[in-house]
Amino acid sequence: MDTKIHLASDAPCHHDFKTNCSNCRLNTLCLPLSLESKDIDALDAIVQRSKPIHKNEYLFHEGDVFNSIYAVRSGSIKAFATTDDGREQVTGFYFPGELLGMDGISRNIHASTAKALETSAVCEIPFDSLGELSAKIPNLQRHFFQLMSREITEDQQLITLLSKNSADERIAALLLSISSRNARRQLSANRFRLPMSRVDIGNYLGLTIETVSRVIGRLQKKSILQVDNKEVAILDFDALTEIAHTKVSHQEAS
Amino acid sequence: MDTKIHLASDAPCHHDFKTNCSNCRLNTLCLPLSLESKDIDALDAIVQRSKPIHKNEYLFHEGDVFNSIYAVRSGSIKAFATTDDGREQVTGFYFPGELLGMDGISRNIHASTAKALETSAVCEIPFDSLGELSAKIPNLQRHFFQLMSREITEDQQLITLLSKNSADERIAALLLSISSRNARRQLSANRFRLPMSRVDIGNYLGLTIETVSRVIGRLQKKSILQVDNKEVAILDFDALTEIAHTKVSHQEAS
DNA sequence: CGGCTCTTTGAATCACATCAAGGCCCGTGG
DNA sequence: CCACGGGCCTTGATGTGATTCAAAGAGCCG
Repeated sequence: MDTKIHLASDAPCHHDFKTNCSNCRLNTLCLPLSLESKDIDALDAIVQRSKPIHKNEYLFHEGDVFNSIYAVRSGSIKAFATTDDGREQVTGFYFPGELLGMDGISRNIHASTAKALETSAVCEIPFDSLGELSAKIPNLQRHFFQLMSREITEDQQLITLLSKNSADERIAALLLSISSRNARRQLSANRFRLPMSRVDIGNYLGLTIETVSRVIGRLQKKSILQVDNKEVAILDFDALTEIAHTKVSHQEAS
Repeated sequence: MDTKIHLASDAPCHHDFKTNCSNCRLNTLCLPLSLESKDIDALDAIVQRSKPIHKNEYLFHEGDVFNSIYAVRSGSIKAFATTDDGREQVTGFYFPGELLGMDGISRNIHASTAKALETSAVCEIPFDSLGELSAKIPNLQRHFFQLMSREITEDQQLITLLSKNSADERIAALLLSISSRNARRQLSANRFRLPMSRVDIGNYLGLTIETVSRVIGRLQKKSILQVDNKEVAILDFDALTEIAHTKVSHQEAS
């Protein structure tokens, strides 16, 4: 989409303008990292960059045959499972540089549905090819194990949050998590736009939308936040951290 | 233990009676499975079988340097994280044939503590060696990816349980989970002993011990369960399944 | 403008937590 | 053998944070 200008050139060099793993500015967040350039090229060769998906479009559905995992390049994705009575349990929000779909590996069937919260670009990484490549590139294998393990520790942090923390603490922890993930991408840690609705927040944190709304209202009244619909400004970072006394340490891949 | 009779033989073949991966009766539950015998031997060579650990002893602590994952051979283990205010969040109970410790891979530091609920035997599997071996044996790599993925889906089921289900539903789901894991090991699905205390159950399900106790009492009054301290008999399996309407499908590795 | 969906706010209710007491089991020691 | 103490579990009375129900405001689009 943002490469259309170059089509004027008649040389067969439109390839130069394509995104690839080595020029991707997220490549230290996503899979590569500490790979030699020939290894990055090998990885690049298996990664498929499809056209952007629009808000409310699906990347995969629960029950679909599992073939690939996905890396978010831009935008944001929510993953959720549907309970038998039709309610959504959001299992994660995924931002650029983050990987999703690893819950499909165990049964070769996706265990959750992934839906775009806004127009987003993703890299599709066929899992079989990734496995083969991992066997040849020890660093890649290790890194992928680490990414799966990170998903596990993050799920366990969410378990603790749901099990032990009040509504205020849960909301504070989520805001801080989004903030720190923004910072990791060199974006503002204090001002950002929430891509998800209040319903999604509720379905992630195990709260109703009314409670979400009330907590946010409360935090505004205390001048900790300033919220205008989806736009959030964190006015008092320390106070927010204090409320979310739960440590939301954001581990980096080694 | 059940091989002692054979010691009468005077041939220098006491090795034959040592536990190893190929004669382990759990080997379809744990790592191997569909490996050729030379591959099982290679795996066997890196697995360390230490002496049994006793009730309340630790396998590893949160914060310890991560070196190995562990497979339970007998007994049972609980894994938990400690919140900053000192409370325990139990993240899982592990029975024979199940693997734990994978949350330590991402940062090379254990993210949880593992403690024996009763006298237990475990296999220690050094992770570096497992990685190297995985690179050589595609089936092993795939199987290990699947095991990690299973941990993710199970954590996500717990997230849903905590977020969406009542105390009664949570307890019913846990009992059914233990029941089906017993069945997988050819044990009774209807009568078993809970190795964990009410406190542990509460810390796993996000409930207080009083609530756990009340729910169990209620289920007894309805003649769905018969409970004598830690001994549980499921009298009405269908009713229990009905209460835990959450599907606790127990996926098997393909 | 009207008709959506999403969000906010208030009042009533409920499920679970908290507080408090008592029971049971088991080991230890007189 | 019984008495005592300490875990662990159960049961009841009371409190409370979050849900539920209800209604109205705010943003968005045809």
